Amino acid sequence: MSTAADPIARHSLHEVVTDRVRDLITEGAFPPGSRLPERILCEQLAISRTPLREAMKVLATEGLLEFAPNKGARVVGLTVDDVDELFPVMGALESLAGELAASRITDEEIAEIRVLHYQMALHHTRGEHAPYFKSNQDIHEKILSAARNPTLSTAYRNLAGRIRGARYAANMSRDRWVQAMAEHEEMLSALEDHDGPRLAEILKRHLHNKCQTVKEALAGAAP
Amino acid sequence: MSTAADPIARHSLHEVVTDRVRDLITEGAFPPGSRLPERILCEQLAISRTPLREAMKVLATEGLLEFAPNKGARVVGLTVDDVDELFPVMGALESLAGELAASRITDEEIAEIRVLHYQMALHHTRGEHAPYFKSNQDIHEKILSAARNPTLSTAYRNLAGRIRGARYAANMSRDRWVQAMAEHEEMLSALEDHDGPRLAEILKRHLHNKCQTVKEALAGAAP
DNA sequence: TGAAGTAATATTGTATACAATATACAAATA
DNA sequence: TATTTGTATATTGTATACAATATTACTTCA
Repeated sequence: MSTAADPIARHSLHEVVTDRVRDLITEGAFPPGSRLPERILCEQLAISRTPLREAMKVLATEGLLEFAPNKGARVVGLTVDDVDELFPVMGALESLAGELAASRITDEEIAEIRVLHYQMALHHTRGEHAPYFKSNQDIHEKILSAARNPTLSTAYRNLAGRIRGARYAANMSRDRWVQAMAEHEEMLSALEDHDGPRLAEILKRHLHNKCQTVKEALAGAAP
Repeated sequence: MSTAADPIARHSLHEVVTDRVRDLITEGAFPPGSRLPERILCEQLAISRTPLREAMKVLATEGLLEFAPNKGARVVGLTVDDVDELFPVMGALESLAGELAASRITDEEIAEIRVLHYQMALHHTRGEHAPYFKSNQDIHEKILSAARNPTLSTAYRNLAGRIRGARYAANMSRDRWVQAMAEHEEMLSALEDHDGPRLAEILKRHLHNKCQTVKEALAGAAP
């Protein structure tokens, strides 16, 4: 069988395919609105249609694809309305994550976040967008995992996945960027104080502001 | 093909199958921990394995099933820990729903909820469990739809689906039932006042209490 | 030239077929 | 009798085949 080809090997082919196709979409290989021809993907991934279709159904459930009867799957595009729907929900979830994380996080985890925070601050001062967003994402992931609630993590990631590139491609204004950094300073402080309610409030505000940024980016990109 | 057999006909066979299998599980035809043999289901639903498997993958994504390599799907059972994970997330979502609904709900919708509320109160005084839970569920659904956020609704329903029977099979204590009714009185009042924060707070509290009930029921059922 | 209709092709949705793994049963041994 | 091991059956995971719908290209006619 899968003779320890990969160390964990808990993934069936279908799951690998799901992740692979998801990546193709998030990386922009298939832009919003475009069709996903099964033949092409089968050849590209060197698999048959059956596991590919199972993967696509899963991605449709996650909201990344949409099936039209007899017309196959299309990548769903984000509208401003979609963003207005998504962010409040993400805000509620990340806010809960913050509340839980504040009481459950270890000193070690706080230290890790502190490292990421200073990395991010450095990228900020240097104006390096991509690395900044990477550190940013890592911090949010760490908070999520410190909440010790996999259900919450899954629900959040599903929604965050729909934002895709938009969230990070968004070219923040200088002011917005400074503001975001200030919010992150507050986060770190609230975490160090294990102040759940305060962290929850900050995160909700943080996401609300990020929502504005993404919407502006969307409006600018496709007016 | 589907020549207007059903008036809307927006569902592909696969989606119908998904709903059908989901119902089978929630109705208890396949209890938690039991396997879902493809042959049986194929015969029962009179379809081939391909659409069935697509449906099962979707249900696995929703968290109702779990696939083991080469061993097929099993219905996942709820543990007390799962409930402790699920309810805070549902609380955050329903609380957000309440906040949004309070500001967006129409007088007509409030009137509908009021009708359901009095129906529910009647069932309560008569001690009719099943109809009570039905009215209860309808009220929560109406609040959710008044929030005008399909993303939120979907996310919530996914989680609520995992609670399944447990939530309604739970035999509340007399005291708890009285308390739940009181909470619903508060909800209606907050809705009529369009008081979002208050409704949000009530719903969070309501779900927190319901969590306790479900956990006690789970502990009692399988100790 | 352009529009409309029709045939050819391609793509999708479902069913079946095949290979690999797991389960069940029976026989053999201690 | 209990345990183990070999084989037969059943079930799963993937690939292919077939039928139905959509898309494209071409022909025909105004």
